[in-house]
Amino acid sequence: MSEKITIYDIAKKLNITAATVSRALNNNPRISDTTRKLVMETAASMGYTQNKLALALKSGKSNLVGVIVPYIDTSFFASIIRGIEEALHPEGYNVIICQTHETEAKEIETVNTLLNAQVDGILMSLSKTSKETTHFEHILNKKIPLVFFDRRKNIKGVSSVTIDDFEGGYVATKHLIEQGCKTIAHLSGDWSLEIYKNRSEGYKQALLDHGLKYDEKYLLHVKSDTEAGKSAVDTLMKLDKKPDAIFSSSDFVALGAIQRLQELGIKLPDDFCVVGFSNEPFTQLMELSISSVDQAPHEMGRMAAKVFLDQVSGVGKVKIEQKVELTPHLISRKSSVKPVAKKKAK
Amino acid sequence: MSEKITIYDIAKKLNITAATVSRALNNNPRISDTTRKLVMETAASMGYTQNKLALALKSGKSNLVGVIVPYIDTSFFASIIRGIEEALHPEGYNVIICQTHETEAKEIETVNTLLNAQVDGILMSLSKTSKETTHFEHILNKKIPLVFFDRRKNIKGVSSVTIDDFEGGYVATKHLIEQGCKTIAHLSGDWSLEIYKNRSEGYKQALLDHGLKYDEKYLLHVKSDTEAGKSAVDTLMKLDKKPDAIFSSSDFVALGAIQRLQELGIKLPDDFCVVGFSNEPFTQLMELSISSVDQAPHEMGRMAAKVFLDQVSGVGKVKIEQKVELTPHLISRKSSVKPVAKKKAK
DNA sequence: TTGATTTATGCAAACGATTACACTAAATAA
DNA sequence: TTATTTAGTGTAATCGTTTGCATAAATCAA
Repeated sequence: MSEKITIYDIAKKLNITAATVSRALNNNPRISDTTRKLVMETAASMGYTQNKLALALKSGKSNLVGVIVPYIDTSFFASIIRGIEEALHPEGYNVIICQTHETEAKEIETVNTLLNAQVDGILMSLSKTSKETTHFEHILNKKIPLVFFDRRKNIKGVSSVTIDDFEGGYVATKHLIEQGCKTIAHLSGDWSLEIYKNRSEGYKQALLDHGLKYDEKYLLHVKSDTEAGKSAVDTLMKLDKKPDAIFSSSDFVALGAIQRLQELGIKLPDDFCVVGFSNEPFTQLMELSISSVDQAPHEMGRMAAKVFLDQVSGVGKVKIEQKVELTPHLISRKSSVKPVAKKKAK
Repeated sequence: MSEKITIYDIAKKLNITAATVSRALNNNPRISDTTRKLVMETAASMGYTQNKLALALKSGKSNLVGVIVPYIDTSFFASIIRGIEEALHPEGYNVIICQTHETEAKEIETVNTLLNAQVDGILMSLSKTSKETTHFEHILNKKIPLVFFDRRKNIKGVSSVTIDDFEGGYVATKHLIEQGCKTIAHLSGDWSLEIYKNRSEGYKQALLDHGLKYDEKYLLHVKSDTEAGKSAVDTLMKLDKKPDAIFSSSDFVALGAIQRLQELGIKLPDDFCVVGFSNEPFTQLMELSISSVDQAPHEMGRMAAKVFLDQVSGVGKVKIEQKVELTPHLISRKSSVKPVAKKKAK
């Protein structure tokens, strides 16, 4: 019945031109009230919908924004995407989602696909293996705003929204110190990603600021899963002086560590404290709820969207290079709050 | 430097027409090898990228697919979206994500936005409050494939991919019976969503098939969060004959129930068994891991994408109305496997 | 040499909307 | 009455590609 009604169909029915229809629909003042009303009504009755593609082609603005993440179904990135979508939708943008599967090849391919699709901007989080930068130059050459979130690369003219990972590592470690822990181990990730390196530096600084020694024996680089957490505990427990706390850059690693510690009969939080990172949904659901550093992903997504919007609405097209850094918050839970220290907590 | 190179720019540089350039790039046989090579090379060197928008306008095919979910950041829907993206991306489609926030108003608005964007198809899961159907007719009027996943409405000509919720409820309940449970309560959701109703019917049938009584006293309709699970347990424990098992249509409710049961000093799984639904990530991470019915969301997403692809590539445009029903699988874990019955499990 | 066929390319319309410019008729000013 | 403004609408170009048709040059057959 309706199937693809255009302004020409409306024009033909009313014996006027498409131009008039267009102007009537767009509230152009040079149209008589009677014609406007007539057009509006027949448009509605015929089931007309504007073809945004034609508009996009004409105006050079597609109202599409590309979002690139490693995987969409990890809680952290899913929350970010939700934040982005919720900030962009009211402004009339649609969000195209792409996954890199943590590979550079897919990242490059995906960027090109989005450029072909004429997106008005690209918001992305780097994949772990990303080394190349020419695909970013492609984006910049086309004068399309590029915004990094969480995992960024330092490129001139590119904005980014991250959390202060140094601060996150610092407060987590400081919290453990305040609980009375003396030998705090740290489970980090691959330092080729800035985020892990920064968290580690926050850890180190917190130790030094509070008169504790920084010893690389207690720093392990591990993968981000529970198995890695378990074997990390095994490694740590072979040391001459065993640690009495762990700050992990990943909640999954923290969970694995806790499970192994409990298997070994170690009492948490009395004899050992653990703090994770990311505030994954499961951390608060465990019987022994896990302390973690919240990254406010929803807020990060909204912020990334806002930075993009600032960029495109920039009066006089001043390309502002914004580097936004959100403040992470420690959520202390059972895994790290000792009974005796409870009054000091929070 | 490069900024929006079109085939005209290439044509001008080579003193040929845009038509020739277009044909050369598309491997049209009526172009000499020398010209083709020349065009290819200059296109590459000038950094040309095809404008899919222009192509979409001309061809009437945008290669965009809209995906509508209540929230993108729930594990279930995020996994489905991942599946959809992974199946559609290789076929040259981009995926636009929209959220309804479980409201009908946003659902309608979103459908219209996607129709404006000229998507080639819409894959969606209904929002809980959805009653209207005119927006679905809009979609069908434009001859655009519509595929429901998980939460569907029975509309003629519309395909759907769901799991067999009846079967899911049946196997979960049957499993509890096999564990020796005699009085099995059931925590369901709002029956205006087919999925909850079907799970409940599977529950009922399993009871009857195994000679147990179906008693509505043991059926509670609750919201999908841990609090609801806790108060449901409180309600159940006031009954004359207390239940010795719960089949919950939601993992969160199951978790809340377990927490309250443990607070009451009831031993799981020895004295009480619980099975949830959805196989949320946290269920396997708990100390007392929770049995749950897996819905294979990733597979569901891939399947929904496949049904869409079948629809558009349908030879002779036979509009096949596919109703795909995936089989759910019970994952039995600690919360429902009694020591004595362990040999029977699996 | 001439006509028929093939090969490579150009021309122009089309997709649907917007918009600068032109035009007509009516209203107003002189 | 005549000139000038104004309101309302039409004409046509534009965005970047694709593609049916026309055309020119080159090849081939006789």
